[in-house]
Amino acid sequence: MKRRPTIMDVAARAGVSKSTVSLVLQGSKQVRAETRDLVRQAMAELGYVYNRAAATLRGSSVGLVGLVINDLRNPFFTEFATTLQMALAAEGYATVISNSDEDPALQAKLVASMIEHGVNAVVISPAYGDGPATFDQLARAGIPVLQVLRQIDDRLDLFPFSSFDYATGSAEAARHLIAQGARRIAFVGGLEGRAITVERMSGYLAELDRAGLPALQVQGRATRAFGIEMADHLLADHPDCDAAICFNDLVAMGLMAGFARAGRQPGRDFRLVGFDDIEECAQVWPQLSSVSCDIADFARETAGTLLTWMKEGRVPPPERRAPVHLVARASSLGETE
Amino acid sequence: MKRRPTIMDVAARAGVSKSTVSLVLQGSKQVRAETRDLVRQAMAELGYVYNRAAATLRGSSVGLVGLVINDLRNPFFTEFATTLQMALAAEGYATVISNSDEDPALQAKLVASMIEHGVNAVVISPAYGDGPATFDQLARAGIPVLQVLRQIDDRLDLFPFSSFDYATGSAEAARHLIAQGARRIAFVGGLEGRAITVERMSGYLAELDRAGLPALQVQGRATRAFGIEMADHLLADHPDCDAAICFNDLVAMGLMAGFARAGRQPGRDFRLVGFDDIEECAQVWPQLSSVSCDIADFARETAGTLLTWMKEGRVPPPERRAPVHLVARASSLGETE
DNA sequence: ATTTGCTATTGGAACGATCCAATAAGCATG
DNA sequence: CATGCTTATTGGATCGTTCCAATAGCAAAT
Repeated sequence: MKRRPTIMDVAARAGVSKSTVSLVLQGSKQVRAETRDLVRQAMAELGYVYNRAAATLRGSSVGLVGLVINDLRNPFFTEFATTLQMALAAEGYATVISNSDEDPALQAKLVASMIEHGVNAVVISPAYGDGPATFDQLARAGIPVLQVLRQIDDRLDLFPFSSFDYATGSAEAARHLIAQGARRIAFVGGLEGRAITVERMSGYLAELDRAGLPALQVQGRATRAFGIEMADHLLADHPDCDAAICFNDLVAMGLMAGFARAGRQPGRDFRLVGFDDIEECAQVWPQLSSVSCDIADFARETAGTLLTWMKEGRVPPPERRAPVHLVARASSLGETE
Repeated sequence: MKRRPTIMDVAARAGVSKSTVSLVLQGSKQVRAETRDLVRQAMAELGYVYNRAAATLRGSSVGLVGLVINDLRNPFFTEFATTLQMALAAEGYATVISNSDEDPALQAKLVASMIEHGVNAVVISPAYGDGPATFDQLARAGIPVLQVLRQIDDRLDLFPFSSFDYATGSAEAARHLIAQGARRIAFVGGLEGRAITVERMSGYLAELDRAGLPALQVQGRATRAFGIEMADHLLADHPDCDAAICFNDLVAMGLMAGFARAGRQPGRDFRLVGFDDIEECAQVWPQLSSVSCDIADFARETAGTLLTWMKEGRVPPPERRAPVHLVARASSLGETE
């Protein structure tokens, strides 16, 4: 059980100096090809592994990006996280994925740990009710920070925000439902007072207003369980309700399950549109209509933005909105087959 | 834009030596309380952040655990990852979650990157068809490595394996279906020849054999999409098939959607049992019966095992099987309400 | 033959913590 | 008042890289 070999050991074995080994490590084309191969071979023979801690200490980049997600169990975020990780890996950056589980205190700890580890940048979809702890730390760290999918901190110059154009999406959904003949359309889910709820609802409210239809809002957590509960609530208290736009697909799936239990089938008896268009939408029956946010594409763009910021120092614009579009499927169309 | 303060700066400000600051950092109770507070205050005033790279270089632990998951999009694994991360965070370890996406080459890269970053241990649910690259690296690194949920490498002394007692679970499921009156029971999903497929199928095969019933296996990927396909296949080619055990819940959900599309309802016309018991099982309609693998509990146990290995050097037994149990719900019971 | 201009290589000084051995301070004891 | 003992504090060496300035080797130009 001996210690790991260092560049000194490699240098000794290859019969060169440690500086040369270092140059080989960073792929400098200043070293002669045969010297390079000699060094490479020595490394292989010794089973050399690069010590990033030492390199970092001396001042070079860690090659680490921190990703903090408020709810990694939500497939929408999982997709975002995994896609971002792959896009960054392709450029040689490792991504530390972590889940704050909607807990601001845990989130602050995670961020502190990331900063200690010297991450080069952070991408964060923040938990609510944060207080400034998390973002103040990030500001002090002086590294690129991208705020995605949720805007919690207002300092958009420090923490540029990017998300989807939800308002337009919900307007499109509302117009679609009206065109399908729905007259009493509910908006289900999304916690009250939160920016994203307001956004996702605003297009719906505007379109209903324009069509002279009454709005019906039921706010709450963005989970399947809430959707199931609300199905009972709508059936009991709003029997005339003939359509719904849900805050996200999970709520919509819950609503669908709740309706099915009562023998009502979306598409036939009721028109339903979700939000996010997760993969599952096309894999349930009836298939769920949804406002599609191409999250994989969004993740790749986020990676690109971050890379140019890190490498070229080009700060992205303070706010960006990716377009969304409605994918109409059986759950909101007249026919179920 | 000045550089981060170091312990030297803190020491100067507090009027002590850097050694004292270092002692305060590691919470040594050897320093006088007032000195400690003085140092703490200086840190706060300067906005000092601990430089882990420097500490690591000198030889102390990085406080990092690497987690490599073959398919992080699968909610079963997501739950495992997030729970493990929280359990380790409670003990002061940061967890690097990463997704190999079932790609052995990417997996080897991720592991290499983790080792470079000096992780103290690795937990891995390996991709298939690995070749030895990944595990050879891990063996050389000489750190604790736990192989979970999938056994790919045979060196169980180096990479202790822990998983669930799937065989018993599928036997229980098969007995349950037989007791419910099913006579033509299929096993759907799971890629051919893989250890986990063999295991999850073995209990089913044994019970059917014991009951003198014919087996019917349809192997394939463990996805919703495959489940949907197989619904059509079963309906067309095996109309007498009256029940199924699925390789996992995703396949079962797909099967359910496929059956629903054809107007057949699990519970009423068909008996269905999934595997894993993900949260969603209780949130679809009809609710899905499933062999419950308490993955959160498993994750916490894994964290515990790993911590004692890292801190006390106690190597866990080469193989461990966590118990599973059938949760019977509407999809496999006579009544759907 | 000397100078110039390259390219390829090298020693040494950082980087910011930890940890050991040494020292200083305080205090009771003989 | 010297001695030992404990407790609190400190300087210096060290970890494995990177990077700078210096140097060696060598061909072309003067």
